Amino acid sequence: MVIVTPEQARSSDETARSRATDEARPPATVTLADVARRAGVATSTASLVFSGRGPVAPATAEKVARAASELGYAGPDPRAAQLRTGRTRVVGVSYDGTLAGAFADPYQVALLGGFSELLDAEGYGLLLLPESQGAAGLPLSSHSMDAVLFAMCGALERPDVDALAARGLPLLGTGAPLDDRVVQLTIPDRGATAEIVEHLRGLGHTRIGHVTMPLAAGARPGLVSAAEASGADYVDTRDRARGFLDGGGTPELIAAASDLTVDAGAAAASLLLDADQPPTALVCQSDLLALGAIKAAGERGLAVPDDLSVAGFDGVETPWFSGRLTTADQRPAEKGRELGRMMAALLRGEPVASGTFDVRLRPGTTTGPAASQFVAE
Amino acid sequence: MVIVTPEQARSSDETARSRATDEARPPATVTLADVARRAGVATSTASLVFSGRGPVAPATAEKVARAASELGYAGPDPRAAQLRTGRTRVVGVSYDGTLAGAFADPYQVALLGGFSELLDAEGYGLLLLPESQGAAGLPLSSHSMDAVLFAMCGALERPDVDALAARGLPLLGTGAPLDDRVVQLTIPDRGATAEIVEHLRGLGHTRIGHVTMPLAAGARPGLVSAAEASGADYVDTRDRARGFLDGGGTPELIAAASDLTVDAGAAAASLLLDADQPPTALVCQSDLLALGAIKAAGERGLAVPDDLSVAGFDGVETPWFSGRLTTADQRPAEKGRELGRMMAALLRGEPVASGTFDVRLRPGTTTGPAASQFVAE
DNA sequence: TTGAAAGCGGTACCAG
DNA sequence: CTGGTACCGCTTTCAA
Repeated sequence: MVIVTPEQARSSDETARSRATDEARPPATVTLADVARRAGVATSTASLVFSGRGPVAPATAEKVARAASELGYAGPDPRAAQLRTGRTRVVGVSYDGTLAGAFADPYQVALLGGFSELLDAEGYGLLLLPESQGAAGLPLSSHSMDAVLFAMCGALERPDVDALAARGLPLLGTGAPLDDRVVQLTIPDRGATAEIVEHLRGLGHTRIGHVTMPLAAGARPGLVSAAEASGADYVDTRDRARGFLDGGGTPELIAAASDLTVDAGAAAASLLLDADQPPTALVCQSDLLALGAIKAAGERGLAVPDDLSVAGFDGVETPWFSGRLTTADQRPAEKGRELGRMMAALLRGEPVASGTFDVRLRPGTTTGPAASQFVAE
Repeated sequence: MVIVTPEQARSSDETARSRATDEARPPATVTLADVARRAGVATSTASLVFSGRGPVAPATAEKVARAASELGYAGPDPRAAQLRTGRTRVVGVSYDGTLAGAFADPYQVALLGGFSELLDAEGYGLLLLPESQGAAGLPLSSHSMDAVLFAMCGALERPDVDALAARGLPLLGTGAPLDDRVVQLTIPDRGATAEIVEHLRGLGHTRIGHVTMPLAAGARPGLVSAAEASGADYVDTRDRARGFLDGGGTPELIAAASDLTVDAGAAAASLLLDADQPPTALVCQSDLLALGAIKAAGERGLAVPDDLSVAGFDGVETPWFSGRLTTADQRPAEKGRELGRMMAALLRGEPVASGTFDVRLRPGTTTGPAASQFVAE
């Protein structure tokens, strides 16, 4: 078992260095100036060598490179470069809640994957900023970054927006926080949900229940009224609930999940399935919640879609699920890429318009004709 | 549809500012010096007000706060603070491959969740650094951070380690890259896998197959020899393969998956199940791969565990799966937290020893007696 | 093609 | 408790 302390790491490093150099006391930390001195050139010239920007004679470049490797120079210190240039090559990604919570949802993972794909290509790193960061006392704006994406659809307001905007950082969101300074890529949550309900009504369903995402940070899960659901803090929860009502869902059959997981979906769906007059169809605000509903149905001996139709929202990959979930497909990876494109433009200083992203109703094998109408035998 | 450009955002901001200030030409970007000047105090004093470090008279603090809000000051610029203090409050998390690939595995997600939990509490943000970063031309070390976690178990070497170490950054890994300067938290991959095989042999299995994780970046998936598997580039793949052989697995029945997904597991398992003399048990190097194997078995009409026993590795939550997977549980969230604790100590400059993390064989409902021995009827 | 010098915006000494 | 002042390490004009 090896013990390594930063001190040891540094000192062993210095040993290696002093073997290569002939100076008596090499500086604790090698700077570009040290390299330039050793190479016999000006700091500015050495800088050009590393950035590859200006014209430098091959021989000079060679001298600098040799000096650098002799001194064990790690390259220009990014902190100094950032201060000087103002650019950090970092994009912040802000979440409501914890990372574990956010990434439990394949939708978020796919979205971030698509986003990252594009920003990687431009050499940006993603700085994850869970809500707890704020709780730790540090405002978001105390991290250095070139822009921020508000990723986990969520709260309408965020106190950090002021400070971030004051810094002149481009801000991008997917519906929240609601603020003029945040460029948005939204989806028609309301219309798409209404469309799902209509699809089910077209199949003959009349008692249609709704499983919502959490209504607000720390909100109590369980049965909720139509008014509570359509007044949710979280924009997407709210809009989908409104769409559910628009489409003709049953207002008495709404249950909120505690979080975006299969188990939470099963728990919320259970409340509806165990009602006196249970629904014959369930519209869930996310695919994971829908899979939970299907699980809950299974536990009650209900066949999907014969006894119960279930629809989701998002269009995530669920390779373990043998059916094809009826869902409102928002192609999360592609949406992430689109956000990446918008962000890249913003980073280049180009004007970017808020816009909407398409969602497509994708009928699968989990919705079918209402059972009570046609007795299958 | 609202158009917002960074320029507009800034100018509207300045409008707001000039409404509050009486100076004719406020500086384009407000600095601490501006605030101090307006408050009639020294910059150093203003600095103390924001950092809350030194003793400042309440009246003075009040003056500074007012000046700041009048000028629309966003708080000390993190870039400057970083250069001066040398601390960035950012921990890099390096992955082999893409983020989408890494986060497709619930094991990685849970691990990162646990890690983040601890570092959040200390006010650190996580900077995700997919491998593609390197491809974009920027070395890892061109980002400013206080330490780096090598998260996705992977390649034995990484060119970036030299530069990162030269910067004196604490480095933490879960087995890779293999380097004295990286503190490691490893698990007994080899022993744990051997234990699983022995468990199966105890159940009467004699033809035991193995589904491995990818052998190397860009390695060809499919049937592989025992030599290839036990010489894999990726340390964990390699060690688990060795354990498989140690425990008495069948050397001819090894297939490598193309990535860490259910579908890849199903594909690799299919190759083994379709062999002339198929295995009666499958030891998979990850839980996701195991679920894929179970899927492949189902497609062939094989019942688990009656016709085929399947074991996984990791111990992830799979709420959608109705059984309980037999697995080597490495409690990913807790492992992440332990890594967080080690990292926190490293960041405090404390010495941290490399160590091992426990893995427990957790028998579930997916392994049972070998079918050929006891004909159940 | 190279060198000199002026900051980027704070922080942390140290003197008063 | 407050002010003055050296830096942190690099990038970028501007001249030579």
